Amino acid sequence: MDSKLLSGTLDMMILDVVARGPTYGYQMAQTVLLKSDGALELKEGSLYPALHRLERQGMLASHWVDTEDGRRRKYYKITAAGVKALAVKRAEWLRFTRGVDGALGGANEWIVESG
Amino acid sequence: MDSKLLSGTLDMMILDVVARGPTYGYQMAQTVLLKSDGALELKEGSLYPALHRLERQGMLASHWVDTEDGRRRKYYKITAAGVKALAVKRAEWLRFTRGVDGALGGANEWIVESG
DNA sequence: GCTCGGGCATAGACTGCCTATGTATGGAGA
DNA sequence: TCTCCATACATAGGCAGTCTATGCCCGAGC
Repeated sequence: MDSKLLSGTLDMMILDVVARGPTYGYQMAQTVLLKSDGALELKEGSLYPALHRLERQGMLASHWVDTEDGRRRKYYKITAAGVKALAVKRAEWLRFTRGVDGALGGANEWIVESG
Repeated sequence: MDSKLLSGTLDMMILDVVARGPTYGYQMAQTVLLKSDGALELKEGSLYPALHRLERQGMLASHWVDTEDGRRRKYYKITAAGVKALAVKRAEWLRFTRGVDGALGGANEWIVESG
């Protein structure tokens, strides 16, 4: 997959996943991989910097959790600002994909006769 | 609009527009702007380097045309390699958008979960 | 002892879009 | 005449973001 496609949607997807309930980095990647049917693989080198960035921007909040088996996880939850930003990003994404589909003509081109 | 969204789709859109008939840079931008309903604005600083890149890669071929009103245009037409690459890029785009929509869950998901 | 899966993190490379600026023509308006 | 704007192409430098590669720690299995 062209990795450049991910650019600009990563933050939105992270926010969206976290918006459904607190989770941690590794699990987010697994969730997205599963739900995208294997199409989207969030690499660590992209995911963790993005999480730090979103937290720095006040979109996410985190806290460490020590598990029983000696591991530690950094759980994230979305903030009010994050919810707001997510809505904006989803709207942008919708507008963008519609724009691309419109520019490409796409399979719907023959529906144009509306008058 | 988040400019990063455009990343990775620019080449595809250029190839697609040119695939419908020879055209030139400025007109491509106008076409895409119109067909995307104002959502996608191909800036000169992105468009022209992309055209040069695609030509260098053998996806497009160009020739200069002098117009009657003293202006000159560089018309592009798509090559066989360009057609092939376009098909690949469109498939990637489709897979990617489906992946994102899947990862986002879609509009129905939280209705189900709340029940 | 070594490898593997889970879990987080960073540095540096690489890529690519955008802003700003430049060239040039020709028509509209002050 | 002079300026502004639209048409038309082009490039340099800035900036942002993803990936590769690597590192750390823990526990389980061979």
